[in-house]
Amino acid sequence: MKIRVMLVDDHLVVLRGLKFFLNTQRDIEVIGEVENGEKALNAYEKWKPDVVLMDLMMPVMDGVEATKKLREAHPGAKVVVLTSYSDQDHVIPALQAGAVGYQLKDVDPDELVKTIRAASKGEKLLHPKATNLLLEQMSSGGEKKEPDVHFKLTNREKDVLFQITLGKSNKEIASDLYITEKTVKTHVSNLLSKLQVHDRTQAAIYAMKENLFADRSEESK
Amino acid sequence: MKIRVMLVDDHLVVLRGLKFFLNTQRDIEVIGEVENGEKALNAYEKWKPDVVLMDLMMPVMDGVEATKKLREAHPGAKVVVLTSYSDQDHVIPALQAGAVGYQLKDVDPDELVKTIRAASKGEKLLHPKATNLLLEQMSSGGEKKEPDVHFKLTNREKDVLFQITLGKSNKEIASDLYITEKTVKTHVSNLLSKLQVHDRTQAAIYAMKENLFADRSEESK
DNA sequence: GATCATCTACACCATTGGACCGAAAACATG
DNA sequence: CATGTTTTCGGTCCAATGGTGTAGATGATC
Repeated sequence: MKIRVMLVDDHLVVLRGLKFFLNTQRDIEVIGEVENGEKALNAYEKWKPDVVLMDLMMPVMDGVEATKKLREAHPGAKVVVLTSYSDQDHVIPALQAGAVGYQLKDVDPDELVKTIRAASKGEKLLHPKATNLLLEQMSSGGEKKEPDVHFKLTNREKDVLFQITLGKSNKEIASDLYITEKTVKTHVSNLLSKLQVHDRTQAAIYAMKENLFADRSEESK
Repeated sequence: MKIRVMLVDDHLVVLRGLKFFLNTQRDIEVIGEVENGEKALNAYEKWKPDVVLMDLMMPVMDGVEATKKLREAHPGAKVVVLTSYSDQDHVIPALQAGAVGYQLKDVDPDELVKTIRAASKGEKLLHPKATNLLLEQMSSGGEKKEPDVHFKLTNREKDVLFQITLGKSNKEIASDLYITEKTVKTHVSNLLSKLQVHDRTQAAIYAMKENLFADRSEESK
């Protein structure tokens, strides 16, 4: 009985390539491919794969979100994350979301196959870099950098902060978001105190350095 | 006679997958794979492929650099860029470096195959997004972004701008530079009009995006 | 010496930004 | 339904910001 694998990646080229490669393995069978997290949820219902190979950066619904929802609906689902990022902002959330494997795209393909096999048996296999991160996290007592800070921002506050990083004035933001300037000022005041900075310029600098909004950079124009 | 293709990508998984996929095409043959730009140069000498499929983001030597050097040594080399980025900071440099094709990883695999076939005949095929960027570039008169602008800033104005990128207020800047706040305001006014922006936040954003002060970033503390 | 750019400084004034206060409405969650 | 959060809007008050104009001191350049 082969291991039935479902692929989730917005890079169709990668998707196609992975499919051909994995199908050359005698104990693995790719039974489905989708290009974003949202489709993955429905597809899982339909195909009930043994293992889901999931990219992280995707439009519509990213891999962390998809993994979380998938595991909520199907606690037994085995998700292996396959991505290019090995920083703590990706590794930790993914594993907390319930991923049972984490591999980087620059890993030896055979290693990826091993991870899939391990996952199908319920074992966990991580890329060395991911493991390192976990250990660092443990040793530092799990206090992260500055705990969350920006994750405490509400959605609207994030919207406003994003506008600030575009150099907009409160008035412009108000007109862009279809709210009054008063409201914008409220949001600005609140987000400034949450970020612990003193003015919008510092907020913009912070947002850019932490590159929040890496995702929104497209929709800006 | 098959089209002989060489792959350059630091993601071994993608590399392996692409190889299997492309080899299923009856007129394409993958004759070599390397994982960074530097190795690509030597590999090209050895294999003399018809087409090089090149990733952009790689360690050691990135795709733009590799393409440039490859085309210098072998003007007839046909490089197709395959990447995830479609912004002008990647597209333009890659094409200027001499790439004859530009595709995104989320493109339909068949489209990628077409691009390779076109490249082998000396034809150029770009992803729609890349084409759009080119056209925008043309219509804006080809004057690139805004030439220099910031180089017209006096030394003192640069000092002040740098302080702004640190999030300082006029008062703080004044005390740091041992001048009065009035003077700082003068400098700020002048540099804002030279940069053609309306407030200090936009100035800070501009400076960070253009990363002026890459040199000073150390002395900041 | 005359000229020009730069750096410094000030005055006046309108606009913007932000803190602090309250509060209604929508919404999720228990 | 009670509770808490989020989003919205209002007002007051004051500091910060920025435009415009003027002007003295310095130093480089012709």
